[in-house]
Amino acid sequence: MLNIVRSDGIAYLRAMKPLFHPDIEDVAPADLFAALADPIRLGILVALANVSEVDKARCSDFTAFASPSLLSYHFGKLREAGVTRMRIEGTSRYLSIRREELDQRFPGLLNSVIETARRDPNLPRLGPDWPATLDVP
Amino acid sequence: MLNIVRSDGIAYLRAMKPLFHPDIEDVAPADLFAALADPIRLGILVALANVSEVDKARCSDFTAFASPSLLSYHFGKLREAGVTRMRIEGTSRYLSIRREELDQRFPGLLNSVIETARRDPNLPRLGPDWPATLDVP
DNA sequence: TCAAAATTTCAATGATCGTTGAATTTTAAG
DNA sequence: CTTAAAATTCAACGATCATTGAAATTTTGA
Repeated sequence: MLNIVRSDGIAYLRAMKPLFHPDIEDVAPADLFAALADPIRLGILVALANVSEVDKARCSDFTAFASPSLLSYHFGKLREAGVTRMRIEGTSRYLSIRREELDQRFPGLLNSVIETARRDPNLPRLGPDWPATLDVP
Repeated sequence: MLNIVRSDGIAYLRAMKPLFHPDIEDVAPADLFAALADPIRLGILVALANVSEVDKARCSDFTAFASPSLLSYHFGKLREAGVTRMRIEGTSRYLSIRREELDQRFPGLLNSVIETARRDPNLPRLGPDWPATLDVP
């Protein structure tokens, strides 16, 4: 619990709630497809599919796709539908696809979805220089 | 063109417009997933997947899923998204999945979608006696 | 302690969605 | 011609969606 004093003088307690990730067994197919029914979210999915889980896909890597607040909205949709996992590290958040879990629950589906999205020329994309190979001397 | 006289006395001309089916190349992945993002539509898809195209899946076979007008709405969604084809025969309409076209455009996707939906225990279903073997003496 | 960076939250808006029930259309059959 | 059967269309409704922009939150670092 944190003791918060807002700029307007109001003080209150707030719990640091961890990010919600649904149990993969609770993910219904219709809800999964709803999460995939948006070009921005498909663009994010394709980008994430192109990096390994140890590579770091940071939220701010997608600033070219939409405004920060809209991105946050779409990240939430993907996460709450069980598609992605998000972990916090300092002020940044990193994304990855919940591959093993999704493959176990919906065999073959994720791969064909990604292949389908990858071929869509109208989705937003990150440059071929992404992810950047950073300061690893 | 038909000369129509409505019950309220208004007369007008109307063209019999054929059912709209999008060119499969115009179907965007995000729109396809939107069409799949509903339990009733997934239930319809699974049922259609269980019958060959020569078998006749009639619209009214799905009355257990929803009211006629709601069914009509969902049939329209599937058709306009390029998932199903509808043909008129007398007062009835028959449905089938656009299998070859979808498989050619989105290889592997349809099968994994159907497999995924088939395993969902919460989708509406038709009895195991469907399609009925009818008056074929 | 202060300020900047990364991200979320909130309120508002217009669009679309799923649903209902009544009215309409279309075809076939008596 | 009248009626019945099959299905669609239409208007209405509350719910959710995608989007915007301003405000708030959380962490790091000066």
